[in-house]
Amino acid sequence: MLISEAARLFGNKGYENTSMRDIAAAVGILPGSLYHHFSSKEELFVAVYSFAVSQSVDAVKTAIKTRPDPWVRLEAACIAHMQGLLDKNRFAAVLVTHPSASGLPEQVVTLRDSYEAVFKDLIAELPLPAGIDQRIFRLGLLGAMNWAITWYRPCGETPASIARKLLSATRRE
Amino acid sequence: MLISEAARLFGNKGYENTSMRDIAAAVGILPGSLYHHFSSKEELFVAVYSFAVSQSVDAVKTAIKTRPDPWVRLEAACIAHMQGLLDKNRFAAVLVTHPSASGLPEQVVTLRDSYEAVFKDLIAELPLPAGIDQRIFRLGLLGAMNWAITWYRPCGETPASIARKLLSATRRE
DNA sequence: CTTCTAACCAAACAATCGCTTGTTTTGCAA
DNA sequence: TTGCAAAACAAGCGATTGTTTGGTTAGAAG
Repeated sequence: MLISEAARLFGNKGYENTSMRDIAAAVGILPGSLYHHFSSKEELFVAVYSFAVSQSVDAVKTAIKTRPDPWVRLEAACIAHMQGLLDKNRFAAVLVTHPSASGLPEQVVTLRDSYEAVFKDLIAELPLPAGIDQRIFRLGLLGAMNWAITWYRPCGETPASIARKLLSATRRE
Repeated sequence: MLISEAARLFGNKGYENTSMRDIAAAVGILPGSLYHHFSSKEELFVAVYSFAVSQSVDAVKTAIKTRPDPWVRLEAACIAHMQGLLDKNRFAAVLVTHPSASGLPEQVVTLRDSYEAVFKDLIAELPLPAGIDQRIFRLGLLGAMNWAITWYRPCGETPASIARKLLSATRRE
C-alpha cells in the first residue's frame, strides 16, 4: 500500500532523506506515477502523517479502554505509544521525524495537536500535586518517549518496559 | 566565525536543509572556499558538533561547580542545558538536529556520549529509590529537555523555568 | 464494439546538491 | 622588495532532487 510504504520510509530515513524515487521503487511504480495520486511530496507527507496520527489515536484509545485507574490508563497509553514508535511496523515513527526546519505544514500541526490532546485528557485525570504544570508534564513525558527513537535498539529492552520505567520515574510512590 | 555560523545554521535548519552554499554565504565567502578548511560537509559538521559539545560541557560544569546538594546540582545542569539549547545563541541546538538517518558518524556518537556522561555522574549522586533505572532516568530526562526544541517559543516560559518544572515532575517531594 | 477514465510508463525538465579544478588575491616573513 | 603559502575566487563537474509532459494500457460502462 502506498501510504504505509511511504510511512515506513519517512519513519526510517526522515523526510529529507526519502526521495520520491525511493517511495516509487518501494511501491513498484515509476517516480512520475506518484503524481497521479499526490500533487507534491509535501501533500503525500501530510497524508502519511494523517494516517499515522489516526493509527496512533486508535491504538492509544483501545489501550486505555476498560482501564479505570488514572495512572494505569496513562501507563497503558504510554506503552501503546512506545510500541507504535519502536515496534516492527513503527507506524508512529513518522510523527517524530519531520524536523521543524522552515516550518512544518499547518495541517500537520493540527493533526499532532489532536493526538497530544489524548494525553492531555489522561494527565488531567491524574491526582497530581498542586505544583505540577500539566502542560510541561505532558510535553516532558512525550519528549522522553519520542526521544527514545534516537537510542532504542531492538536487541535491548522492550518498548513496553521502557514506557513503564519512564513513567515510574515521574510517579511518586 | 566559521564554526559558530555553521552551528547556527545547522541548529536552526538541520543538517540536510543546510547547504554548503548557505554556510559560505553566511560567512561571506564562496562555496568552494569552504573546502580549504574542511574536506567535506560531514567533516565540517563533526567540527561543529565537537565545538557544541565542548561549549555545553563547559556550561554545565560551570553551573554545577560550588553546588553541593545532588538535586540542586542536577537542576543547575538542566538549566544550563536548556539555556544552551533554547536561548539566543543556541550553541547546543546542533546536538539534537542531526537525525539518525543512515547512521551518524562515529566521532559524533563518541562526543555525544562524553556529554551525556556528565549527566550520568550527576544522576549517580542522587538518592533515588531502588527501583529506578538510572540509564532510563537519564535518557528520559535528556529526551524531555531536548524535545523542547520542537515546541519552545521565545515569547513563553523561560528555559530555566521549563527545566525546573521538568525536573520537579521527577523529583519526589 | 466503442468510449471513457483511472493508472501507469517513458523521458526529460530546471534547480540544487556536494565537490573539484585552476587561478588569483592576501598577508606575513626574509 | 621579494617570495611563498594560506585563503579566497571563478567556473563548472556529475549526480540527484522534485516535478512535468505526453503517450500507453487496462477495465468498466454504454
